[in-house]
Amino acid sequence: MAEKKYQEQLQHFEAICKDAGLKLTHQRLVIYTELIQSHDHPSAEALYKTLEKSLPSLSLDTVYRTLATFEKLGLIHRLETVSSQARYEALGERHHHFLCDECSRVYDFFWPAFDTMRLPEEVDELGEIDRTSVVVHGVCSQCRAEKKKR
Amino acid sequence: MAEKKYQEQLQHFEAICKDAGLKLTHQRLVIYTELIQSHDHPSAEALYKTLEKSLPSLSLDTVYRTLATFEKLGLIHRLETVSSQARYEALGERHHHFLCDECSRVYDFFWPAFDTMRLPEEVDELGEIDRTSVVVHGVCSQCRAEKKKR
DNA sequence: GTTGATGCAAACGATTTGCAACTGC
DNA sequence: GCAGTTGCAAATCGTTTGCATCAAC
Repeated sequence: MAEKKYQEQLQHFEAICKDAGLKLTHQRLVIYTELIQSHDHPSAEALYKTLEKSLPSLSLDTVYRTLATFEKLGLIHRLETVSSQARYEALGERHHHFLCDECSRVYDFFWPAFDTMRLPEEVDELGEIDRTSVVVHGVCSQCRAEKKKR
Repeated sequence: MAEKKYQEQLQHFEAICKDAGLKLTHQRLVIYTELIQSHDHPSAEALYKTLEKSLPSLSLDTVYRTLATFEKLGLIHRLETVSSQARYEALGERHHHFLCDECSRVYDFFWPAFDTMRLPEEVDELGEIDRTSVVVHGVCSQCRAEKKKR
């Protein structure tokens, strides 16, 4: 059954590539396949190290470029990061973040109904919880307005 | 009233520094003050550029070092990032993340009750929403076990 | 055959580090 | 005065880019 899932995802992948006019290269296939099979949220480097074993000619740059391509296509997600710069905030009232994928701006919002919810029990087993927040990804109104102009 | 809030936060800051045996330097004070007054989640560089104007001798390294110190003290937060490396995952079932602050491992968990909730209306005004997830920060069981050993 | 994709090397930006001078306590 | 902190410069790490070669269509 897991087998079947892969097949579906791979077909979906091929369709997406074709639609986007992207060549179905061996590297892309290998990177995508590894990504749908691994559940440890690998970094570019981690992927490279794994794949290098079976495909020694692979280069790290290709991994980076391919991941960027996949992300643009919406095939994969980059975990909760905002750009490559770390951003900071002083502790204050409990709030959550809206991250604009276009301009990397961060907006705060409040959500008291969420704040009072209990996390599912399975989370307690993962470790000691320090803080919890909601992250919304999207395109902020400002960027949307600019896009429309064009 | 906002004035009063600052005073409190500053006193809290001084107390924390004293407790931790940290010197109350001008740089630290300036950086902390800026951070509690700015609401745009600045990066180290952004802070530096702002503060440099009034304190030209300030160096970017100090900003980095100070932010790291503050973070360790729990005075500030680094936004949802996991280490400085980007991490990826293929699209799959809707899930959320537990990030271990010690080892940077990422664990998935499910939370159907959250998935059906509606975001507060104010978020709609911020922009077009692409996806929403819950991020839990903490120390995973594995790291906790290792810590106890010592 | 054409066009886009790869590998390589070099560039780049963000962050960290070693070290000598300096400053709070 | 001493230990901790800073500024500077150099190093490091993750990621991006220019370019010639190569592979998919």
